[in-house]
Amino acid sequence: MTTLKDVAKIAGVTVTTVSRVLNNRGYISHDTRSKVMSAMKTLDYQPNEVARSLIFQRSRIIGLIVPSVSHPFFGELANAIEYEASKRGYKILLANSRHDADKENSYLDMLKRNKVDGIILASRTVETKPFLNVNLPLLSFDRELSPDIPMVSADNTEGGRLVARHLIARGCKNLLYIGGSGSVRQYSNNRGNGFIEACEQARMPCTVYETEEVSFNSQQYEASIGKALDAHPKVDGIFASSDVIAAQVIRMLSIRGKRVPQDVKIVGFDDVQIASLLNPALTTVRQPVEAMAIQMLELLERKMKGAPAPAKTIMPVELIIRDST
Amino acid sequence: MTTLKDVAKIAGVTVTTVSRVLNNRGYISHDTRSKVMSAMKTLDYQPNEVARSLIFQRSRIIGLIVPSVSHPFFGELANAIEYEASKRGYKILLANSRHDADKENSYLDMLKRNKVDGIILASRTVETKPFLNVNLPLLSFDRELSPDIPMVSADNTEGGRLVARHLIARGCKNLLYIGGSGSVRQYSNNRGNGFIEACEQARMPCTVYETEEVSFNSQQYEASIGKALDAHPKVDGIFASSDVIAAQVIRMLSIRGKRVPQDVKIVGFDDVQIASLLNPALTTVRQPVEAMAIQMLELLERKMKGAPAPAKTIMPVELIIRDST
DNA sequence: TGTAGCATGACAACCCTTAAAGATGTAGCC
DNA sequence: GGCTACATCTTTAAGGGTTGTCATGCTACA
Repeated sequence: MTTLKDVAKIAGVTVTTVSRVLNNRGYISHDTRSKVMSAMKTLDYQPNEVARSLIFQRSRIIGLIVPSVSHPFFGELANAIEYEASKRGYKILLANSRHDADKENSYLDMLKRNKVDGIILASRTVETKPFLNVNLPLLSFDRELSPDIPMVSADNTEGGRLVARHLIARGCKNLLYIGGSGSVRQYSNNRGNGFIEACEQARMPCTVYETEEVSFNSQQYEASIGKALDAHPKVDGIFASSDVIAAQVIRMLSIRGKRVPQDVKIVGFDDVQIASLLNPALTTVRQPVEAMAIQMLELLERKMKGAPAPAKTIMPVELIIRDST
Repeated sequence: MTTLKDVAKIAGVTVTTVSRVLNNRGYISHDTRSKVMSAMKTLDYQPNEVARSLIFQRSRIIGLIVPSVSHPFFGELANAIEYEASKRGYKILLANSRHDADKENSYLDMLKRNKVDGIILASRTVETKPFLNVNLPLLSFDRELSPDIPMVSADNTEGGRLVARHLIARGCKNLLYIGGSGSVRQYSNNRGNGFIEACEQARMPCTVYETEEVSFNSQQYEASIGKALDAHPKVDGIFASSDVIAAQVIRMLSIRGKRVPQDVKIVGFDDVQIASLLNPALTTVRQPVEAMAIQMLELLERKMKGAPAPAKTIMPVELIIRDST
């Protein structure tokens, strides 16, 4: 490994001088600068970021905890966050919590030990307690953890309302909401709340079916959806709380001989890539992934500077109408 | 931030002793050990991994370069790699190259500067040259870069053969292969080669349609697929080189009034989550993502130890038959 | 009494880089 | 000639932790 010392030896100066050339500090003669530059080039010198992290007490690394990047939504979110982070000069240390509170906690410790500059928590299992002694800039996605941890989320409530109004406008009379994980307290539950609220406002009957969506792609889950459909055969409009669930609903409907959108209309949530690939293409609520990523990094950076950040940032959603309604 | 010094002060010993307790070195009395332990607990001390990385010249961080974790296959692959890495005590620094050679090169530099212990390159743009002076343990997925860079890949050739035989066995007479990115030299091109080879062996006519799949989810790409379908209206069996492409093909067929699998049978590749969610559920070739992740980490770890590793590891694939054929 | 083994401390060097303070040299000015 | 001012580079300490050497004190055993 080439170090400053090697460069200094080749250039015939001390390491300090080389460091000053690198960081443009103090007086450096034109002659010395070019000598150092050429020495760095011949040795293909790369500064050791580990040593710099130790000195500056900051690593320019952000820890990202998600349930799993294999889930389409979190894959897209992680991608957007990494993209925005790299624009701002940060790197991403990735942690997939896999819905496991223990794993999540040990990841938090790991990130602490590795002196990340901040953490984005887009996971859903940890209780609030452990955060009380994580004295690191922290930002959460979709969950209110504590007043001093800024939360960024899409406007799930409004999304739910948009869906209800849209299905009603399309002539649906028997609505069903299929939710993903009712027990966990998180902001995305509001998509169901908004839906129900708008239904009530329109005096439209609406059934709620909440499931325990522990693993995202299980046979069990499809069976559970099937049960919900069989229990409510007259349903003609369905709001699934994610596009993945919507895909499963479409399949289950198809197996039961129901046509989408003629017999049953269906709306998803997230607008991940598969939404437009489904057959029929899925009407869904788009979460502004890129904008949320920008906002998250902006707020986390503020926190890292010690500046105040709003406790709650709700980003606008958009109804994307395709062929399933 | 609490350091060893603070712990030593509380425990009434020197930093040397604390370090010894931490690393189980030399003689430590039961008494001292428990004193140090409790001091660490009260201060919630976490060793500074940055400082340790500097000393040991290893960070236990692995750099992972993928085109994008938002692509279903690479999301699942990244998830499996991170899972296997964390089991072995490694962390993952994530880089999405976005099919951009410049970005990929700058990520490589970044990973070098940050002293990662090794790099897994699952991206597809860089030429071989830059690797010649990356003297870091390197492992590539799906691409042969140089003899001393181990490659891990699924058996794409065999996958292609399996698909051809399956479609023929299902009675297809007019086969079409829709490929993703013919121009880039990578191992996954073999899925097309295997397909064509098996078709020729069975004396079955087979059309090849290679496209430039630059961005994965574009309207353009769908239009391009549509053109291919219109140019070959008699096609009754299609092999799409990925599940995402297959999803688009299914949609394009549906728009043209063709039924799957009655009129046209279709097979994908990868077996990502969406394959089973599509309507109809997609017959596809499963890449053994978990097994490949394990293999990649195993080989990378060997490389990191300086041990030899096979240049080429081809993992078995499996045809998953669902409703699209 | 000598020596071996155990338990700890003190000190320094090291990993690589940075930065404040110090040393040296040169030019300009009164 | 003596002084300031500035340019240029070096010395030294620091960041947090590990490790080797040496010194010290204690107990146990032959």
